[in-house]
Amino acid sequence: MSAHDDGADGTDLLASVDQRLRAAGLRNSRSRQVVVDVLVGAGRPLSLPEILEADVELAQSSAYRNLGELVEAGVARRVESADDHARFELHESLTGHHHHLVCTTCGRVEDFDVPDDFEAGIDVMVHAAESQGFRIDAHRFDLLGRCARCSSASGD
Amino acid sequence: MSAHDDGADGTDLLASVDQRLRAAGLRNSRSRQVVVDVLVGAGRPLSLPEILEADVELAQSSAYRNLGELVEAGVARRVESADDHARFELHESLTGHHHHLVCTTCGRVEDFDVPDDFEAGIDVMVHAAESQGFRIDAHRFDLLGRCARCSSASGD
DNA sequence: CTTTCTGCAAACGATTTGCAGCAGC
DNA sequence: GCTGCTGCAAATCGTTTGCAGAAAG
Repeated sequence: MSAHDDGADGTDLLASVDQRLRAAGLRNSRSRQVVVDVLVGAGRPLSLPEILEADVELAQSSAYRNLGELVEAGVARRVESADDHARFELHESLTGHHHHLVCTTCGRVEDFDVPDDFEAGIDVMVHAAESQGFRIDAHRFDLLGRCARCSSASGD
Repeated sequence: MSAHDDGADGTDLLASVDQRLRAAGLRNSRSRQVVVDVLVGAGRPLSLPEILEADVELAQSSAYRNLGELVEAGVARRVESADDHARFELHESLTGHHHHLVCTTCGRVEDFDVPDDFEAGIDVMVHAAESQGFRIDAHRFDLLGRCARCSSASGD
């Protein structure tokens, strides 16, 4: 049931990441390290531009390429926001299952935890869904609105 | 509670659509009519290619342009799927609040209803979210998996 | 008639990819 | 030294937009 059975301080998290990269046959290159570090330190899904800001040396194509490989290796996950930029975060198996708050104005995404009984309710619905012919293996639940900055910026 | 207080046979639905188009200052052009008709008859969110299939006369740019206007006029809504094609469906105020089953293989999206108490649970979480600085005004909940066709096509 | 639409083709912008040289191990 | 990785620039591809003529009211 636990999402990550290592310690919770991040040290083991990095070890897990390293292990998965190794398992996927990926080297410890500088670019890859930067991308991973940024994702680990972010605490929320980041867009490509945000990731690039973290390191001037990082080329856009390398960032995209690395993100693809990280997703492939089960280290990262792509998150849909509300603007035309995808966001990326560490895989749930590393950070724990959670959901997102999505700003429909600027696209910012923040993590959000929901009560266990809510998750339980989802499990129940999966059965109903499968009677519709779908084979369900994941879900996404997002609350959409205005983030703090965007709420104060314009009206209201 | 009710999503549409007209009859449920679709006649009033079309009337509502017409009214909103009128209110938005949009004319009854052939292209627009086609797009609306297709969405009404679909019963699930459609991609641009799917909409185009419905009428050979319909130009891609006109379809996109009309969809944008329909969304603007509160007649349609854009739905995020799992592939790189956006989907479009009638606005919830016309069809009723619902959620989606999303095929991660082909991108197909189908409507899915959830129990009222599940929706109630969502309302509760909105408060928690607002304490995180977000001002919430909508949510999206999707079950992700393989649609009937894609499940049978490849393994299991 | 006047204003909104339409189709076409060009423009956009996020993401992907080919390639030649550099860097892990 | 291999092999994978990087930056660059060109290519993709869904979606948007400019424009001149056609259609709605």
